[in-house]
Amino acid sequence: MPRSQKQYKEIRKQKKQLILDSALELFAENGFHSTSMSKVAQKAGVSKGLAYNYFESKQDILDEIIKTGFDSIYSNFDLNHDGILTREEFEHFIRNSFKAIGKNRKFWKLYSAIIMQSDIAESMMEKYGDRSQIIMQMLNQFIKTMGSKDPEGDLMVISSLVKGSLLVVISAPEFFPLKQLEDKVTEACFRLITTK
Amino acid sequence: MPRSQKQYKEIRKQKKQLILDSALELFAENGFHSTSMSKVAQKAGVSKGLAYNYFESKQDILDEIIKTGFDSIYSNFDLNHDGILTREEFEHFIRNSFKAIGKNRKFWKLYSAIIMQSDIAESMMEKYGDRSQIIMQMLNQFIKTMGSKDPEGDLMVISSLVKGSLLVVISAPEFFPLKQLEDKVTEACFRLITTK
Amino acid sequence: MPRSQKQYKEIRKQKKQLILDSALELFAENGFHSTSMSKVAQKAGVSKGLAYNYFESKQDILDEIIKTGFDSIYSNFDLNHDGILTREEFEHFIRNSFKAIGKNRKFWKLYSAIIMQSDIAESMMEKYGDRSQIIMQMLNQFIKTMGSKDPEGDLMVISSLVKGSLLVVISAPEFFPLKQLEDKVTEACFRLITTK
Amino acid sequence: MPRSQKQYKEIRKQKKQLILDSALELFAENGFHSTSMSKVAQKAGVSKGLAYNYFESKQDILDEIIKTGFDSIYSNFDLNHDGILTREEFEHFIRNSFKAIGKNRKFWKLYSAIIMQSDIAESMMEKYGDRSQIIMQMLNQFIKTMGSKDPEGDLMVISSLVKGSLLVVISAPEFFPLKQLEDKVTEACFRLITTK
DNA sequence: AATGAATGAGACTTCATTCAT
DNA sequence: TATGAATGAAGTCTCATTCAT
Repeated sequence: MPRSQKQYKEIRKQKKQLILDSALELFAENGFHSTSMSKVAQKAGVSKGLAYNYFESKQDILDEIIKTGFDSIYSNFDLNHDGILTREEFEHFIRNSFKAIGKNRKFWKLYSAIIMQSDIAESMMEKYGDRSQIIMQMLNQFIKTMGSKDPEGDLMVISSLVKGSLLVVISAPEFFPLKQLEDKVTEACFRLITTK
Repeated sequence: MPRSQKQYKEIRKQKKQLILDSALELFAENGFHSTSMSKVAQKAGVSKGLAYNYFESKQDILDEIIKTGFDSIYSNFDLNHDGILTREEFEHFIRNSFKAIGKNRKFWKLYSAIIMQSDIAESMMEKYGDRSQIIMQMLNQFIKTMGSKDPEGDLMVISSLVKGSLLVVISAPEFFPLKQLEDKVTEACFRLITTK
Repeated sequence: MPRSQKQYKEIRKQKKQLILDSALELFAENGFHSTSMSKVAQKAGVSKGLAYNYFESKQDILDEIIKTGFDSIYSNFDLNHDGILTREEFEHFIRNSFKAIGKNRKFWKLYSAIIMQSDIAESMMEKYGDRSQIIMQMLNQFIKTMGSKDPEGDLMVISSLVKGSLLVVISAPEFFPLKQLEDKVTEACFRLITTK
Repeated sequence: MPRSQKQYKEIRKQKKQLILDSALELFAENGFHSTSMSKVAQKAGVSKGLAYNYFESKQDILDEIIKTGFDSIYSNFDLNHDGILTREEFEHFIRNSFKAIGKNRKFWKLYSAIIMQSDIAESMMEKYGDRSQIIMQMLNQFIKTMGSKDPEGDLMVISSLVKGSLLVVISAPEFFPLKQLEDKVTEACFRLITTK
């Protein structure tokens, strides 16, 4: 008597997640290229063969990790999905980005390593470039609303600040405490946008 | 007629630099792991064997590239080496960092990819961590001088902003024009430090 | 109400044939080595496990396919099984060989691919060699009866012609129409045997 | 002091041939798919890595073997390359085909196994199909010249006979002696073409 | 009888590194 | 100093086969 369809599905789901988690940990720790499938499988406690039963390739694992992360970044953006960013939504986005890192630093470490690697970055741009641009436009609109005299310039500064701060939080948490930086950056953003 | 000792040395130096340049280009273009020694040697127009005559290993080439870059970053810092940062030196440091990227974007692309990878970052911290900390202390001192009420916090914000802006300039120069961002960031730094 | 012994047997037989048919199709299409058991099972609409319930191994499936085909070749030979070949039986054999190909070209494609591979051919020789030799002797006898002055030589030519024609019909049916070649080859056989 | 350009070329040429020979032997003996690169390298007495220094892939080795063989087949065809086949050229072609087999039976065994395997055959058709068709046209023309009343039909029979006889010589040389069959087939061809 | 998750050996391939010349 | 043939370990991936359910 074979297992039921449902049982199989549940098994698959759990094992797949197990492999994803192991891969994330190792990729973040040692880098994508320096992590072999053997190690991933070993950490997950499964055979190499099984890993390939769940994923088409090593790259496929990475893609899935990245996709999940990417989706989660922007789920906190433009919360009511009306295409317009309010002051609250903007602040919420910044603060939530910091919180997201607090929750899953491993992932964000991997993520930032990945987007820096040119051999991998290109394919990501193709996939997620559009979404990214829409967000920049919304931010631009928002900054104008806030009364900026140089929206484009301010947008560049703000996004640099946010990216930079997330980066340092990720890579050197001992020197850049999460909560403190969150407050300072949020405040700085508003200070920079607002016309004197 | 054999060449003089000096000539030989000069030739060696040039060949070595040739290999370093080729490696940098390829590493930046395709990533460290995706670049084979064969390609490096080929691009440099030398044999694989000769490349190993100049460098102990592939990793050794990378180390040398990184070391050179690291040194150049801080050569623009605290120009008169008195351990105290003046307003002019601070601004000079920021502006020069942008200019450095303009001059050799290939290197900085590689550099930022490298420091994100934890396996490499650690060994770098060991080597360069001290210097890095001294600089942070100097910046801290400087910010205090400028009248900041929360020097530590402001330092975090400033360094986030600078790192972030350099990063976006490196990875997306088409969206973040170098000169414009340089001006905006310099100005923003002073605005953020200065008490309202 | 449980099914009867007989019904079970019937179901088993059908499932087995289903797997054989799927395997034949895939083996012929993509080659034995390039066809995985997964694909065979999938095409048959059964699980891999079940396929192994019916066959000991992948090789076992191939063996069974080949055996079936081999048996069918010679069922059209020496129809009344008296060990002597008449003119009619001879012609019938040739014509039927062509017709067999028309009926199941997939199989014959696979079959000819298989017998060309020496690793497989050997084990087949062991199994079927005897039968094959008997047939050659009967043909030899027949050719003598027809008045050939060089029975051995003529036998070689005839069997080369028949094998070759079947082969081209199998592998390039668009250039070698079945029916036309059947007529020409039958006629040629008799012309070659008959003394001028 | 490195070896001279010439010396390297010579080494490469010899080693490459060594690998080709080993591969041919094993492919012919055990089939392409059943022969691993490890075995090929081992038989050639080199490392696996070196084999890949000389050939891009296992398939590449096969391609090279096949190409060589294919070229040699038709070098005996239409000797003066005027596009027209004389009686002597025709006979020469048939006789030489037999002789070619005598000289390198291993290759021809592999060759006939290969062209039967559908997964490999297709790519060959693409490469060599054109040449093959030109030859058939020349043969057709030749048969007409010889006074055949059904050139197309006779062409089919002749080419079946030749292919078939080569095949049996290759696969069962103990039953089909080369020289004897060569004579018989040559004679039969002319007998079949010539109108009674 | 039936399922498909799981294994593990082994395939192809790459590449940093060595070394005879 | 300079070459590139040669190695071998390690990596990605496939698949026949087993087995708990």
